[in-house]
Amino acid sequence: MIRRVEVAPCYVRGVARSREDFVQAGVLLVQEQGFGALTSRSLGEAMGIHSTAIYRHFPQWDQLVLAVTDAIVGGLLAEGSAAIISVSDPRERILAAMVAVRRLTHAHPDLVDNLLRLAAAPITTATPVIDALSRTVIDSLRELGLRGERLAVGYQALEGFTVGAAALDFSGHPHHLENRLGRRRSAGNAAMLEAVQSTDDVDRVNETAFLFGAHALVEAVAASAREVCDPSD
Amino acid sequence: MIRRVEVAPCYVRGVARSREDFVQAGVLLVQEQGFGALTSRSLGEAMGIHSTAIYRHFPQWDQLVLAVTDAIVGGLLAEGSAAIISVSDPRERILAAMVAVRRLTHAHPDLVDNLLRLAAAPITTATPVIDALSRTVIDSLRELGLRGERLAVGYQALEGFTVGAAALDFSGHPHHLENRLGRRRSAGNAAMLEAVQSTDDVDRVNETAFLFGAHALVEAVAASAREVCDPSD
DNA sequence: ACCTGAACACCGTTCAAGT
DNA sequence: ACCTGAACACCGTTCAAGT
Repeated sequence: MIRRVEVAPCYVRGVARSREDFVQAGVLLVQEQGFGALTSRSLGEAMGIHSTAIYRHFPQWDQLVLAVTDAIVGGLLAEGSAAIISVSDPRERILAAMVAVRRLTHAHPDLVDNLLRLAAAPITTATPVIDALSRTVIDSLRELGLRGERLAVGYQALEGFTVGAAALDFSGHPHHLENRLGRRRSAGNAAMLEAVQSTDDVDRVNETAFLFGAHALVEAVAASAREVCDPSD
Repeated sequence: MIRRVEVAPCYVRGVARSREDFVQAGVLLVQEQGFGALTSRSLGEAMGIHSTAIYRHFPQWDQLVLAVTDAIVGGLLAEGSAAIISVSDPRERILAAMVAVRRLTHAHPDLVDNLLRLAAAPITTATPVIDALSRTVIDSLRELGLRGERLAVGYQALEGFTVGAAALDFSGHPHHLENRLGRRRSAGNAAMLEAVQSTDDVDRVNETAFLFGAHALVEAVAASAREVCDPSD
């Protein structure tokens, strides 16, 4: 019996695209026209191929969007990440990481929806940059003496505030500031309106509130490492 | 010259629908089949009318979705809101409001996206229940002695954490817990895995972290009312 | 293996036409 | 004034067919 050698058929017309090619083209498209323009048809056109060819590399469109999101996050954090790691004081290092995330949403407000999704995406979706950042924070918390349950709780509280508040601040872009100002006015809180009278005020208060909350939470988390367990528990 | 009296033409076939009718039908649809089923076609079918009739009452579909969201939020907060207001201690009252929001996202995880949108929606979209809740928190902060800038900053920090963390915790439902567990594992943080080994652990840590963060922020905000301005500023 | 092209089942939205 | 029904311009997705 003669063994037939199976030769894999080869596509000859042009070089085959990799996952990376699609992600790279997606990043370019988003940077030029925003996330709203990232559709299967427009990406195909931008790459000079048919839109349905994408499904050979990404079985679901959502996975491509998340990969593009992570790539953009990576690009924007790349410059700052070395600076974050080099901070010697663990508390300041954590704060630097938190501020970096907010700077991210400030630069790319339409990234907000995907950022929330990314935090709970299946592991099939690679997010190496975000994973590295969270590991930096976790290591810093260990440096502060946090272990086990308190480490997990402390990290979760910080992530919830950082990603959540950053997302909320820029949700509704580009009308988020004026709409929020309108809400503050219609709610009729005279006490609030003293400090918030323009969209610039809204923007400033948002940023101050983020820094205030970040400091408060880092201090509280650090303090939890020094707490002794209540024997009555 | 004879003045012709203009009589408004009257639609005779059946009673005209109001905005409320559409919202009410939308709430029912969401409660039975989830937010994913809330489309113009399905709502029209559920009401026994053509889908395009909706645009006579809501010029944009998004407005109907936000109105439905507020109605659902209202229904779920209705029971608890009286209890929140009746809390005598202002800090406990604020905490009760924060916990109420989290209970909301816990009961309706697919409401998360719209909740973020609602916070920055134009005032044309009515959100009376949410406005009332935020007013309760603001009044409580005033009771704690906060005024002007500090009031605005304190409120914003609390809202950012509450809505943001609640949204992040349930983003990706219904696979959010398993996916998050997978991420914790793949990130390879051995220190974290001591405390987080099952989806039940993830759920428990999320809730503990929310309560921890809420307490820490309320304390910090309350403390900011007693701080004296640094003369070196 | 990789890509094309037609086709499918949706979606929000518009608009002339009915009552 | 309110609703219908056809139509439009999209969207993600499938699948047989090409090379």
